[in-house]
Formats: sequence, structure tokens, C-alpha cells
Amino acid sequence: MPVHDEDLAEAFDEMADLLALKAENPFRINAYRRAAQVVRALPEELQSKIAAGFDPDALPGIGADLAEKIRVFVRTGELPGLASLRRSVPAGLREIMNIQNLGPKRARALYDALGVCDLKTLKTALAEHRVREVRGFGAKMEERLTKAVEEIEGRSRRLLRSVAAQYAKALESYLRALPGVTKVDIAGSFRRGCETVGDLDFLVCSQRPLDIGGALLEYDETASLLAKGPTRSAAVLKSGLQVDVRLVPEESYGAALYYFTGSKAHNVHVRRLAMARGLKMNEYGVFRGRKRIAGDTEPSVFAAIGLPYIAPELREDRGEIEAAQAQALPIPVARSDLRGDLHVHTKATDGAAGLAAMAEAAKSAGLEYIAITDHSKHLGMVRGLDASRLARQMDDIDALNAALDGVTVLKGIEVDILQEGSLALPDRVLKKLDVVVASVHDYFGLNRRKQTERLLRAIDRPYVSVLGHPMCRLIQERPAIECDWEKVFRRAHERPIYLELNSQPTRLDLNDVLVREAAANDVLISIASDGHSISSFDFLAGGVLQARRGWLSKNQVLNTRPLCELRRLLRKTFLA
DNA sequence: GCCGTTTTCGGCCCGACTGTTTTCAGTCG
Repeated sequence: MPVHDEDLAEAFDEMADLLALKAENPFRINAYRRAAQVVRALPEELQSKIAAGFDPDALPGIGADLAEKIRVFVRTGELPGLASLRRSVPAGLREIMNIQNLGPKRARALYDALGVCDLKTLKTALAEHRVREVRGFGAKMEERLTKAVEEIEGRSRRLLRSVAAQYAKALESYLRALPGVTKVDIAGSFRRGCETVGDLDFLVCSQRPLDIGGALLEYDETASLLAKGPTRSAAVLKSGLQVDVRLVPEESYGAALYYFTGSKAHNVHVRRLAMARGLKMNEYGVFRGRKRIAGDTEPSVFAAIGLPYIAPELREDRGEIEAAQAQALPIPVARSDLRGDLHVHTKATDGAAGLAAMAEAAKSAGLEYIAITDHSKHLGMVRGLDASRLARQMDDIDALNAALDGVTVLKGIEVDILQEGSLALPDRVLKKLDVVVASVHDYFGLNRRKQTERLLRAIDRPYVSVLGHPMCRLIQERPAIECDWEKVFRRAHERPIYLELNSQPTRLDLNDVLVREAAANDVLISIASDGHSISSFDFLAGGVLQARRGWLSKNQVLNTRPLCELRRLLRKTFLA
């Protein structure tokens, strides 16, 4: 029976929630939460790793007990102890303990006092004003909970980073323009470049700190103020996005920026490290005894605890701290390292602009080359190119290149991978091109074995250069295909072909974990816009963020190469 | 339940804010 890492992580999370409801040892609870997080960050599924002899005890935060539980889970799909725990705690309490302002303690208190055992009974108790009678609760809390329950039903979910960016930039400008404000930064998951963002964390330095809460209340886009204090204010925007604004003194700005950038797991780990060195770390600085020894800038904080600077995108406690200690951190690729884009559409198929316009836009975006990769003709792609239209486009590209200065257009195609792994155009057509991006656009639901075989067969075709948006996911809309990525990466390396990191904000495909794994298999990554209009090259910045989260350095990215070297690398993908 | 450059036992990150208290617990990030 296939057992997935996400199922295991969810079981660990449930274990933690139920133990919390029983007010068990918080450190034991935390051990389960940590285990869930560690499992979620794994690039390869545990079931196959364990089958190959891997000992889960080797994972950080996993000891003898959890290792045994993992082995049992992988074998049976059951987490030892979870079933009996479920019987001792009402199931519905789990869903309400994650409501804002309700935690395990309050959820339990409502259950004990009122018999509240799920969302429905909670709603009733709130409506009948029985909650305010419970010891530890009151009218205010009742009001907050009522609001939180309403919000849950409206399902305010995480926003794509690119969407959150619009709200973030507007509020940033507003805060920056306030009298007395000297510094503004956006920290949190936004700064770490996460693909989705749940809230926005602002850091502010101001000579008039007491004004900030009021200013936030007066902001056009503020729906309601959640908190207002001398160092922290919080609000919900009309967009549903929650905003936290922290006020910090200049001398603590770096420490606060570091602290509020997170991730939480990274912070906890680094703080343990500092503690082992006899230092104390918080958002105000690094302290030896009472003496602050660092804190005005982020680099000063790193220096004080004896670590090299770690880029925000890496701060997930996925090995970056150990790498930093070993002086083995990557120098993450930057947007300015990109010289080209190997996945671009035109109005010949579903794009909005013509060849020349896309080439000029690429040049303005600082690129030296692009590959035009319109769709192949296939089911569902109404205007996909057949062999004759493709031939005409190739002639057009020759003519355009003769006229262009400072940017070169390569001939390519985004060819469909058919259900059995063959391609939608014959080899004799593909071999005339510079770049062949092969992508899956249908049959997403094949099982793991079939999907893996399909991709391996496509990789083995003699004229394929890049596997396009390999996971085929749409963030928050469509899950990734099931696939043995380890096999795909190994085959891509042997062949060789390259893997795409598609920069469309809804795709970001490969994701951070798999990008890192692909690069670890010595597969070059093509960071591509998949552009359909002249503004699409802006997406590359988001792709680069994801690449940085996947630890990629410049030399691991295909399109950082100068054109002549790129041509050489592309020729290597064409067999015979 | 994990873990060890003071420890194999006794720790485990830490401060802010709120509401409900009468000195603090719970939640959040």
C-alpha cells in the first residue's frame, strides 16, 4: 500500500493537537510538531527510502520512539497510539482549537463547561451568549470568536505571494510616507519568498512610535484593528490579509528583522545555537549577560553568533544552519544572473504578442536570448502549431534575427507529452529546432508508476531539451502529479536533459524542495517565464526567488550561461 | 519525545498583547 509523507505528517500533527487538548507535556507535543515539519520537508518519500534501508532515526528531531512509529506507519498506514488517543478526545475539538484566539486550553474549557465539541455547537453557544459565562471568557472574547468563526466560513485562505505583493507594496509606501518613519521592511514568509503568504509582517522605525497604531487604523485599506500597542499593532485589511506592524528602535532593527523574518523553526534552531555559546537572542539583539553585543543590522547578528550570513530564502531549518557552520552555503542565484528565457509563447498560439514584440520586451528585461516555444498541435490546444506552421515560424525567426540587435531568438516548441510518453510532433520536425520543451498537459491523474514511466519515456526521446513545468501543479488549485522524482532526476542527468522551474506565479514548478533535489542530482535548471505577453518577463523574479529557496547557485541554472555555451549545452540534449 | 563543546537527566526560544483577572493564563508569531 502506498503511504505518503503528507499522510504521516498529518498523523503527527493530529497526534500533537490531541495531546495538546489533553494538556500533555508541551515538549512532547512539540516533538510531534517538529516531526511533522521534518517529514514535510523531505524531497523523497519515506516509504521508498525506508524500503532501501534508510533509518528514520537519522532525521533531525526523530529519535528511537518516533523512528519506530514511522516504520510502523509506512508498513500499516497507522500511527501507533493515535487511534486510542482519538477515542479519548472528542474529534470536533481539533477543528475548533485552530480557530483564532482559541487554542487547546480554551477549546477544552468550552467543552468541559458547555459541551462544545465542534464548530456547530460552538456557533450555537456563541449565539446564545453562553460562552461569556465561562470562567476565563467574557463578552470581548465572545465577540472575537464570533468573528473568527464567521471568517472560517468565508474561508480566507493564503494568498499567492505575487497577489500579496500588491497589498504589501501599497502599505509599505503608506508607512514610509508617515512623518517620523525612518525605516520600513516587509519581513515574514513574504521576505523568505514563500509561494503563498498568510499574513504580512512589517518592521518600522519611527521617531513618533505612538502614531503608528492610529495611522494603521486610518489606512484606506484597513478593515479592522486587531491590536494596538507601543511595539506592535495589527489589522485586517479589506482584502482579508492580516498585517502586523512591529516598531523597533534603530539599534535593534537588524535583530528584529532577523527575528520576524523567521521561519520559526529556523529561529528556534539558531537560538539554541546561541544559547550553547552562552548568548541570548531576541528581537532586540544578541546579548552576553546583560550586554548587547549585536543587533543594529542583520549581518551583525550573524557575526555575533559565529555564522556567515544566511539569505532569507534559505531560512527554513532545512539544513542551512549546518551548512552555514560548515561554510558550505550556496551563493544563491540572482535575477541579474539570468541571460535568457527558454520558454516563451507568441500569438501564433495562445500568447498575446508577436515575435518581434516579445524579443524587444526580453531585451528591455535585460535578457540576451529567448526561445520561442509555442504549443504543438494537440487535443485541447486549438491553435497549436503543426509542422508547416512551425516551419513558417522558423523562417520568421531567421528574418527577425537578421534585423535584431542585442537579443537573439532561438527556435523552439513546447511539445505535448502524450499519455504513453511519446511526443505530439515527429522527431524529423523537432530535430530542426534549437530547444524542445516537453510538457504534460493532460492525464494528470495517472498513478505513480504509469506517470513515472510516461515521463521517463519522454526524457528518452532523442530530441528533448527541457522537461516543462514537471509537477503540473497549480498552486491551491490542482495537486502535483504523482511521480518518482528521484528516478526522473537520475534519468535527466544521464541523458542529459534539463528541468524547468516555471515562473508563472500559479505554477512555480518545480517547487523549492524538488528544485534542490534535482540540482543535487546534477541536473541543470531552466528558470523560465512561460511568458504569454510582453510583461511576462517580470515573472522571472518570482522564479528566481523559488530557485533561491531551492538553494540554486548561478552555475546550476541553465539560462545563466552566455549564448554560445547555452547552444553547446542544448546540442548535448539532441542525440545523433 | 528529543538531545548532549557544562548534561544520558533535565532541560527544551521568547516576548507582546489581550482579556479577564486582582496577578496572570492563553494565544500568537
